Amino acid sequence: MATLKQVAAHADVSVQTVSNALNAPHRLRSDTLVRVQKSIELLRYRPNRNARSLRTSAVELVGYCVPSWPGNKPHPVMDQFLHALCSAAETSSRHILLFTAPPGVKGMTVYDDLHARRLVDGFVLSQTETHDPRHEWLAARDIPFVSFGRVWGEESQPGSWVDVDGAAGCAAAVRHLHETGRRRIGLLSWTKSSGLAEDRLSGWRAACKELRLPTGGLTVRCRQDSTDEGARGAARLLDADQPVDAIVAISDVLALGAMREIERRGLAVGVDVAVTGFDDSPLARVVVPGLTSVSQPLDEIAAALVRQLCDAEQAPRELLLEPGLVVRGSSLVADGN
Amino acid sequence: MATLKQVAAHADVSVQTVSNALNAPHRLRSDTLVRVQKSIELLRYRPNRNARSLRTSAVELVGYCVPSWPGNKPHPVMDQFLHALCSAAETSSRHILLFTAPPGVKGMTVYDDLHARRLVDGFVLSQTETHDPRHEWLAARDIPFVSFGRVWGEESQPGSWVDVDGAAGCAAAVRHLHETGRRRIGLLSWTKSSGLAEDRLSGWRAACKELRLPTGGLTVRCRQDSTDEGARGAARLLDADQPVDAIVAISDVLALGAMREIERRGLAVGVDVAVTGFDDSPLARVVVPGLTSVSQPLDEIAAALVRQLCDAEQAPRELLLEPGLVVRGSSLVADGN
DNA sequence: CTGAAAGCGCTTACAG
DNA sequence: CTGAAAGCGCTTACAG
Repeated sequence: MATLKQVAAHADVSVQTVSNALNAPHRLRSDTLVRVQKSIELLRYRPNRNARSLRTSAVELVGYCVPSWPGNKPHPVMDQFLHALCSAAETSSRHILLFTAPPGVKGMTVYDDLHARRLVDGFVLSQTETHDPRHEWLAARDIPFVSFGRVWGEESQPGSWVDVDGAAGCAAAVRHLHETGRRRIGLLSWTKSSGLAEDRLSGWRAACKELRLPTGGLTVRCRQDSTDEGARGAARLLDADQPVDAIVAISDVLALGAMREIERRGLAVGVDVAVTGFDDSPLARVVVPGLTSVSQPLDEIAAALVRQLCDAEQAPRELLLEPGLVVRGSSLVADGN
Repeated sequence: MATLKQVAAHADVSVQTVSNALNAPHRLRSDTLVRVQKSIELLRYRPNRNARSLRTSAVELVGYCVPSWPGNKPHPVMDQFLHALCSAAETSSRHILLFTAPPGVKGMTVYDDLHARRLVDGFVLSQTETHDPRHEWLAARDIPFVSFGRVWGEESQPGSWVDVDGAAGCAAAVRHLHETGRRRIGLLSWTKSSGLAEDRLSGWRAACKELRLPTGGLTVRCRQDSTDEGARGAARLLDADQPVDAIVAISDVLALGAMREIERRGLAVGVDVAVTGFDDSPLARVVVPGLTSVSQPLDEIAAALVRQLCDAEQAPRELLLEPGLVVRGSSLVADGN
């Protein structure tokens, strides 16, 4: 493996001129530059990143804790986000370093260690939870980080974040359902009061009010994010005195449960009762009929996060992105119009 | 951030004694060791990994190319594998560095660059394809790597590999179906002759022969790995003069298509016709009835790969692991027995 | 525009 | 058992 010294000897210049040829080419006379570049090419020289990092104390590596859901449940859009994050990092000549850590404050020693030993320059946080303690912990220690998702605290959140406007997403779902003829739209949410759930619920409520649709008694809170719970919740909405003709679920998994319950009753999803989900996970594409779902702009999110982390001055400290709505068979036009 | 020098000064020893306290504690007199450890603790010292790597020329980072399927299709078990790989690496005090690369030989400059610049010590390859060119390319350049999956060449494969016995997996599925009363078991495979597909098919055929079950005309080759193709393939198996009473699919996606087609015909999956898949992806758990599926021991695979890469001498160069079979509602006992 | 010097923070033989 | 020296391969001021 060629070193700077060898290239310098070959091109008959000093090592530092070779270094300049790489990092500040404008400083060289053009003929020198060409000569050095030829030597670099010939010797297939590639700068040793460790030496560089030791000198500059920047490793150009971003730590990312690989999500692990309780009960081994997969993150709905993990691979898509990871791919987006990886690509975004590479456009800033960074790479992603993966690690595992226990949830909550307990895991912070891992973050600290990774940073202190200079394995990473900073972190991208995801799976942000309501009152997530990681943000404050990192900010207090001046460890660089950015967050996908908000902590939903009362005060302003430490550090930069990017998030998707969940309220807008659910509002879009409601508007779409209204346009396709639905008039009684239930909401399937989670029980534990999470900022995420409340955000999405608020969008549903606001859109219903705006369209003069009913909201009273149309909210069901599921105990967990499972198809069984989704089915149970849907059953309650369908058993009401005035049954719903559409269900907005705040996750794809709840939506799938709702679809199952609708079918179990001999009703047709998308015809008798429409359903929408959230996340546009792989599941949404694979079921029949396909599940209409709010989709997060993951590429945009990843790019914004990397920008916040790497060009902190240039990027907005807080960024709320509009989600899209992917319409599939689960929300056809009502009454065959 | 404390350095070795500062710790040395604090403990009143030389830097190299501190280094030894960390890397070869047995060389120190116990009272010196204790004193040094106290200083380390007090100054919250953590060795700078870049300096260490520069000196030892080992970065303890393993490169892994994040899978990207054509058409943005998610890898069925990507998050599970990645989590397993990350954990396995950490038990050997390594970490995973993620990167993207074009498929085939075209992407090899990325691998080469990553290795030459010493961002990684070596690679874990997955998504191994039939006649995958990467293995030979890396071996020819003495770049360390291990492979999840075989290249299915005629000659012995360059480098170490770990794989799952697909034939055994499909054979297990056949045996399970036979035990639950199925007697005419079709196979849903892929069209393009891939080693993977042929391997799984061979297991199905062998088990059928062993159990004196028919195999003639019971193989359908789908053009791609999609539910639509799976449904079409299943239709052919169900339309035959002697229809099948069970379908072994070599992927979960094909199996899902088969389930859909069976239901479309008013038949009950798991009762009238049983179905099994391959991979035990998240999809298998979420559909109704649940999909019986061959499951790969991802933790074991990941651990074996890391062992091969990091303790090449200790680990077997080639390792074929037995998959499991997760039985769910799609393969209930036939005829309500 | 180019080069000699110092130094980033470690580890590795080697003396003592 | 402990320490003085050299060096891993770069970059960063600073002279010339």
